[in-house]
Amino acid sequence: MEGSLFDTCVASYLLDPERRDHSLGYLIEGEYGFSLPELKSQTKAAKKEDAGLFGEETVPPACSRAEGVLKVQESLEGRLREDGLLDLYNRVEAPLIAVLADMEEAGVRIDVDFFLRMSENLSTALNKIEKKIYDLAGEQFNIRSNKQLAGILFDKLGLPYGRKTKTGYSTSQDLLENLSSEHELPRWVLDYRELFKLKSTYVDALPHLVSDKTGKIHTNFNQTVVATGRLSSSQPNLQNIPMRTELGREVRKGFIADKGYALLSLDYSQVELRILAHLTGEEKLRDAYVRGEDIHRATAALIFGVEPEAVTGEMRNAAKMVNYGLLYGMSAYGLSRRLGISREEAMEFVQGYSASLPKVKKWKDSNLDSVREEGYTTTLMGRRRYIRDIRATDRSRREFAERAAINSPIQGSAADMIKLAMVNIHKELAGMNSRAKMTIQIHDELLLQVPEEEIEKICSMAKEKMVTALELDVPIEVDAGWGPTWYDAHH
DNA sequence: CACTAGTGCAA
DNA sequence: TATTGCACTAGTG
Repeated sequence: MEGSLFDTCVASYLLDPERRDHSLGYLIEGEYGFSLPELKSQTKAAKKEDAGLFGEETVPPACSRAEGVLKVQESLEGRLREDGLLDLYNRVEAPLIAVLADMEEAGVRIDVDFFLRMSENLSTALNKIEKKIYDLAGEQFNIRSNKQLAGILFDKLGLPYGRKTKTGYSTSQDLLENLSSEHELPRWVLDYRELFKLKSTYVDALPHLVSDKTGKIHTNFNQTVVATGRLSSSQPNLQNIPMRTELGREVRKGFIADKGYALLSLDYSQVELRILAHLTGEEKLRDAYVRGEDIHRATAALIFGVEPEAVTGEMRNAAKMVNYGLLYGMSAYGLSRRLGISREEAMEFVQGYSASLPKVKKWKDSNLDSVREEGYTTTLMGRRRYIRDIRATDRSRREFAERAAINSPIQGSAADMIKLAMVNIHKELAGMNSRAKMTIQIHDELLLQVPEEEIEKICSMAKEKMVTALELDVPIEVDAGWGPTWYDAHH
């Protein structure tokens, strides 16, 4: 049932890029008269009832959808061919539909008791922090309300306020960090927020999403949402499970393998930077990767004009920011903010970078020219993203469009690569008659549940498929790890 | 209940 | 004034 719907959605997504952000909603709206919010609430309700995409009452017959697909097939195929998207559709997007369906159906097991224990621990800790905050504030208030919090911090305690938002003073993390040198309270609020976030979004929410039928969590992998070609995940979003802080990372201990199985994680190493090296044809970047060098160290050596051995931690960090900033089309001003340096210094870094890696700047310029000319960006497999605002007269709109135009071919090519790898791995697993299953994709990582005795075999097979999905001028590397939980699968 | 704003999690 | 998402809570009408 979902297959035919998704078939049409994928086609409409490839063919109608102006509407791709809403292609599912557009389709449903057009064909069945649902508004977007209605669609959202219906899919949510249906998910809760475990009754399919829509509630029973509102399900349009599967055959009418199939008929609809058939009616538009010919004209859509013609347009795919015209735009050179047939290969992408036939080799990647169409076969991926079944792969995603299998992943959603396979689901992932969570340790409900683990989350219940963690929830209690968080409650205890939150209560203590709450008391401390009320004590410091001299009154009780809702710590989660930015309005009330701003009242305490800026009106009552008289702390220096930063930027204002549409509705009042900002209480953002960034700002509270700076304020923590002035007063004890901001630090406690930050701690409170971290714990509350973990508890409400992950620890308490996930156990409620376990299916009665399978005892597992079944996310939705949305194929027609992200403008660059990535997947998104919803209900729940399994692509934003905490990783950075130690406490947050604990959540991953709650994602477990079935008995007799292990979770195998495979992730592309710096795939977007490698794609940048490939797209730009910059030999210095390519050679660094060919030689297996530390790319940030190598970049630092070039920017600062020193030997790689002489690069300090600080220099490497600055180079890392420049490298990643590049992927997002960051300005010298943005870089200066991130590194806490002056704009002049940041400008020097950028100039140093352009001087030693001239082809990166050349690529950016020619890419922007082509977007202005054609109106869209292109990935390695020809996937398009239309960028209307590239000619906007409003400067901030235009600059936003320019950043998207720089980022899209890179992010989108990485999406092409992992999607193709997923299709190939899925095919191979079927051929091997393996019990291993792909369960989650997180943009540059694949999580598989694998029978313990097959781990090494599956690991090397999947790694090979990921590394060879697209042939680039730059070597592609994949890191792998496995264990009884998602936490353990990362080394 | 529908909706927006602010915030924060991931790659 | 760094890209792409999803979701939680508060607050408005």
